[in-house]
Amino acid sequence: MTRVATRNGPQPPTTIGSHRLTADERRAEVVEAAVVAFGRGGYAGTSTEEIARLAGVSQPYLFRLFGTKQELFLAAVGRAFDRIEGAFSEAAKHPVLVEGGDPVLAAMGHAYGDLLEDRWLLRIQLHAFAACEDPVVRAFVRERFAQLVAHVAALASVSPLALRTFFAEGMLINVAAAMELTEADIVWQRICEGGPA
Amino acid sequence: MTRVATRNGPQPPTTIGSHRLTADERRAEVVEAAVVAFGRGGYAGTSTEEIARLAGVSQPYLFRLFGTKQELFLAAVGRAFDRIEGAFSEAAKHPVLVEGGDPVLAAMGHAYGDLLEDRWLLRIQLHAFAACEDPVVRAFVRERFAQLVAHVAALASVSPLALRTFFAEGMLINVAAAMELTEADIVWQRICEGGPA
DNA sequence: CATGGTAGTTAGTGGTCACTAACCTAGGCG
DNA sequence: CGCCTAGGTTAGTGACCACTAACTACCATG
Repeated sequence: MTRVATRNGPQPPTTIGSHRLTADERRAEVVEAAVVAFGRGGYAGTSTEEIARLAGVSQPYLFRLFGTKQELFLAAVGRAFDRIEGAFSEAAKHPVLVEGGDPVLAAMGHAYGDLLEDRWLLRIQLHAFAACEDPVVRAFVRERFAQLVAHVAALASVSPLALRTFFAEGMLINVAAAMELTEADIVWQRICEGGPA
Repeated sequence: MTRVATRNGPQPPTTIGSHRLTADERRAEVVEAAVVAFGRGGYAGTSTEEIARLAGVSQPYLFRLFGTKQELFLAAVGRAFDRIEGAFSEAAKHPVLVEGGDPVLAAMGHAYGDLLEDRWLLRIQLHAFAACEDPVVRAFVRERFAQLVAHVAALASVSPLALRTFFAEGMLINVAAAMELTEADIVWQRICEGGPA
């Protein structure tokens, strides 16, 4: 296909409805879209094209903003961890009394359940763990996970065992959400007892 | 590239070292390879070419044996669940006494830890959960997971809460293994207490 | 020895994907 | 105004990938 004079044809006016943003603002928007897209399909199962469409940006621009797909993935995963930490911080301000348990931890447990509202936030976490075969991803995820644990440990002063149980419950919630099990299913009523919640 | 007479060139003798197997035997071998490959890269992150190479078979033959990549994935995931159930059944025959816990459940907990020896067996589980966005995969995984829960519940007669805690621990072990955290890390000594690794 | 079914192969194909090259354009400022 | 920086675009590329078509090789049986 031989071109005549100009290499690229005439171009329509850029950005019809949305104005120009600073690179940082745009990056933030793209990361938000990436959380959703990666949360759905995981790292390998999501195309940069898909993310770009969701963010309302051209696909090559992603590479200008993030360099590689992997960088974008890490940014999205990091964003998810940020939001979880934020939710925990908020929850720690409003402890809930519960028999035989730490009030702050209980509040954070509730907060984690609320995060399920955003289907993709917790799911990208699962995909982050799954993508840990890659050493770069693994290093990043380990770092952020340790940070999250430290954050919870700092807010709620509980025993290591309680801390571990807390995170174990969290992981169960993650996979249950991925399987789209209801809370009723998780208590195993349906499966092993058939009784009410 | 124009060919002269025959469409395909002369072919070397098939199967130099390994003899012909029945389709079922070959399927079993391929599934074993698929567990490893999918355990590493997940569904989208693993090519059928990779699995075929690992299994020592040509790539198109996979499609003769399994029809689609998805069928092969489900077979691999199913195989992993089978092995876990098998390990639990075996463990239930040798309960271990433990203070404040069910002996059978404790034995199964140990058995699960032993399954970590095979790096990919537990990891493909994580990838199976992650791939649950696909309805077909989700239905399959839900089915097999429910079956596993029922299996454990049948072997160890414990409360629903204990059952739930058991599986929560299992999920934590899964993601910890993915992150390549050591058992010492999991107990959070290093992270929240400053103890040695 | 023919013949037919089953195990297995090579060659190819249409489509997708991460990433690059090259270009355009709005706005701040001297 | 002229120009430069920074935000954004279209067009393209080489590699890969799931899956198909068509063929070959072995073996049991009559």
